[in-house]
Amino acid sequence: MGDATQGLQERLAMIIASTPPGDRLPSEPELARKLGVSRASLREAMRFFETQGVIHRRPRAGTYVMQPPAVIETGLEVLESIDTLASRIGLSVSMGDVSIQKRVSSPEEASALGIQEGTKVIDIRRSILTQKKAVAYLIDIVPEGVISDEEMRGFQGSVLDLLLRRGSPPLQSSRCEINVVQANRELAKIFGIQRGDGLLMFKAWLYTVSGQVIDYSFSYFLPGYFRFHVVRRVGQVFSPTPNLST
Amino acid sequence: MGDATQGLQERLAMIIASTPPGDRLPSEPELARKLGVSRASLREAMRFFETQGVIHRRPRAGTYVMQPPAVIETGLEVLESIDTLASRIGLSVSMGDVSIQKRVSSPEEASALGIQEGTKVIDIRRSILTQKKAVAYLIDIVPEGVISDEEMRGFQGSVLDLLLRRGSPPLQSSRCEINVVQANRELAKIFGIQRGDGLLMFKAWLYTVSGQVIDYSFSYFLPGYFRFHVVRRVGQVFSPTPNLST
DNA sequence: CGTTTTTAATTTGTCAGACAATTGACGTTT
DNA sequence: AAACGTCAATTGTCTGACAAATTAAAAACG
Repeated sequence: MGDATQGLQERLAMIIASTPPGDRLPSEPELARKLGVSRASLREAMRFFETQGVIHRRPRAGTYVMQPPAVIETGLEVLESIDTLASRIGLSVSMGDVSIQKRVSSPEEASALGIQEGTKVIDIRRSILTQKKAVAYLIDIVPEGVISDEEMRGFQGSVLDLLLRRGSPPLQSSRCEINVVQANRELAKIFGIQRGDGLLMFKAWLYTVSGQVIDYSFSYFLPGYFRFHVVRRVGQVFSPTPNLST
Repeated sequence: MGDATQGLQERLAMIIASTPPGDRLPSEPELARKLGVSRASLREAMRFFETQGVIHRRPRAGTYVMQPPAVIETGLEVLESIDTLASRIGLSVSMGDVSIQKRVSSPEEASALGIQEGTKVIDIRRSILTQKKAVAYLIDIVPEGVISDEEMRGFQGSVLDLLLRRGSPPLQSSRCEINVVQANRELAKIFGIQRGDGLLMFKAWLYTVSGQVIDYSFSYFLPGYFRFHVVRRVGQVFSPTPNLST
């Protein structure tokens, strides 16, 4: 994307975020004037958010901010922290040792986060315990600067919850890849299992509304303790229902 | 989206699909001329595909078609058969041995399908091969009568595709549970792996629009060959400005 | 002839201005 | 009060243009 595009998307994201869901955005000429760009460039940026389902454009009527889903579904469709999930499915959990360190990013991490290789990142690792037994192990990689030193010191729960509570930058969605990995020595020790035993792994990219990855995470789950499910619709995805609040 | 936009995106998608990955697309003026639209409209459509990660635009160098991942990748939001998925991404898979038998249902199956215990069910098992190596093993349990003997004889692909093609009863959605299991002797033999090795497992209930479970299935996947992902939406209203009206 | 430098064409990013078609609010009429 | 016509507003689309950097061709040089 272009140089100015990044900034434009970010500023447009803020305007969208500060518009109550269901409300109409200012007209395109007005927005373009306010953002200091041409209407063509603005429309391209808006197409980005339209593709993501954040806004809905109705010809000759205006552009509306989409209403986020009203009901909280159980399952993977809605992003929630493991802590929230665990307590909801009746697991009384506690947090094991937390490891927080600032270090330079690996090439893979830099690529995932869309940052320069070698830029510093914050590496947060923690385990989730139930009855003194680890059932989940979570690794969060966030670019330096996203979380301040003060926030890091007072860190108690999940990175996601911290970002949600803080409210900025506004979060959009998480792309979560599902996989199975064999426990290496480190993971086997953490979970108290044999090396090579299967673990459920989620690799996730957390996106802000401006399309930037703000958190790159690995979550390992001991089989049997969590039950993730997803509702898969039959048919095509295209043409999402407007779902506008009047 | 506009009237012509849908058609434009479709035609542009065909051009992108027919361009070898890694190759450069024709320049924007040329594409616009070929598609009979203005450059501005073309660029909006291209932004759509850029958002989806299908193409990559490099300023002053050209627009390139992204290399699709080598592994089978699909979002879980939409239900489709492994066969359809494979053909859609151009992967050559074949079907291994198919086992179809009619037998009485187990208590668990009867409960899942909402039928009387002991009612007969059809048990369909098959493996998916790529280069003579099993990468998936699928078990479908459907109530007797859902699939006729004739349909069973001519069975070639997936149960889901059969039901979709038939059109009746109309299908609604599938609830899919994600888990990790250790390969037992049977699965280890099928996949050519060690007993105890981890396998990704989907346990799914396929619902008709009338809410009845028409298919209860177990799908086992060899790690590394499939990449399932799901987009998780942030479940929190992101409106920093409280909506004081209403 | 091979290598390096210069030049020109190419390509995306962006802008300004314009027109069409339809909507939705407003005023008017019945 | 309800139905109707009017008109400003809004998105969709088009044309034409320029800037900046890349890329390939051409030219210069040894």
